[in-house]
Amino acid sequence: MPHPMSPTQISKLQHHLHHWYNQNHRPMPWREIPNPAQNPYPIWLAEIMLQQTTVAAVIPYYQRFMQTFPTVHALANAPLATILHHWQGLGYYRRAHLLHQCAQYVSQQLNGTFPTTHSGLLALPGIGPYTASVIMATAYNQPATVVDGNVERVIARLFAIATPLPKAKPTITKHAAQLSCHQNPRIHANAVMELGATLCTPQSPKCPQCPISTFCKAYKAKNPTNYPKKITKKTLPRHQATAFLITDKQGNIYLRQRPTKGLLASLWELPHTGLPKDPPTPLPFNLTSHPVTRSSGHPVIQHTFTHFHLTLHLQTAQVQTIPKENRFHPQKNLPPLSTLMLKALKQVLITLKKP
DNA sequence: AAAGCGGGGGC
DNA sequence: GCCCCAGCTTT
Repeated sequence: MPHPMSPTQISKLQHHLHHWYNQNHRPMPWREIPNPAQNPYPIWLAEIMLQQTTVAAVIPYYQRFMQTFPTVHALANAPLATILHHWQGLGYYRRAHLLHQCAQYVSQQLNGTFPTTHSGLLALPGIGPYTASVIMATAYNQPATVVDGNVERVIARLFAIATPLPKAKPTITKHAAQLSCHQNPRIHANAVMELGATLCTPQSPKCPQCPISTFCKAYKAKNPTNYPKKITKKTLPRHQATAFLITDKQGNIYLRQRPTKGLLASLWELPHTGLPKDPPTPLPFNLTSHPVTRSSGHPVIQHTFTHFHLTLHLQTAQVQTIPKENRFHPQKNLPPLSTLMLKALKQVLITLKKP
């Protein structure tokens, strides 16, 4: 495939882009750590958190993790439950499990030293092609082609790529590789992503401020938001379930732990009638759910997961004794919970207070 | 190759 | 409401 840009043009594009990045990039805590090549731990941690997650959502979690687990050894030696607790609300909880596994491997098998090659990084739990490349470029300042959602969009617009994703991924990767910069891999990788995140955005790209708009085919055609093209997705199915707030007279509540695989792996939850694909789990205390009725007065939580919408109806019940392993107090010792269950708990505790 | 996996923010 | 996000693992 002949590349539409000459080496001279590529060099100019890189210069404009890198200059823009140096003047305009947002400060990010993991970029300010000195000697990332000697200690890639902060960048690795941040990159795992940044998988399918925006910078703004990650920053507070990153700060708390670095405070609590300053080294890979501290993370490796922490109980999984502690890590899940700190991860609570960030989503994609499998990442927290893989983070722990990776930290234990690096701490125990590699004496705390992360691999310095792409293939070495790729072999670690939770690190795929993208994360291995971004660590090579931004921690070690080594040439690597980084293609995330931002880069896909920038490249698709720059070359007006008509093929829809994900089929266009190999072509996009090829173009991204030919634009990449062996003189300054760290700045280049960060700059393309920063451009996609701040100017070359999905909805309203700020082309007048863009340092490389003069090279951009989509800008020339005045239709940047036509790219990247994508296959249209199906509408999400809707499901309903009923959850129970079971209390005793001391104000304890009944929680149970989910399986270690699948949706919301190993997080705790109020007992409920079952989410899609959940293995059937009996309700404790021979509880039965009322027939689901509209506007019957009980609290209702709306929540959306990746693959379905959920309407969660809430009921309450009081029992004499909650088994020790299921007994928790909302103000004292809650285990790691999903955002859905935090919402439900919050809502139903408010309702109980009002007589 | 496709499916499974959260949550939040922009519009 | 719909779309997107510094993707990886499993099947």
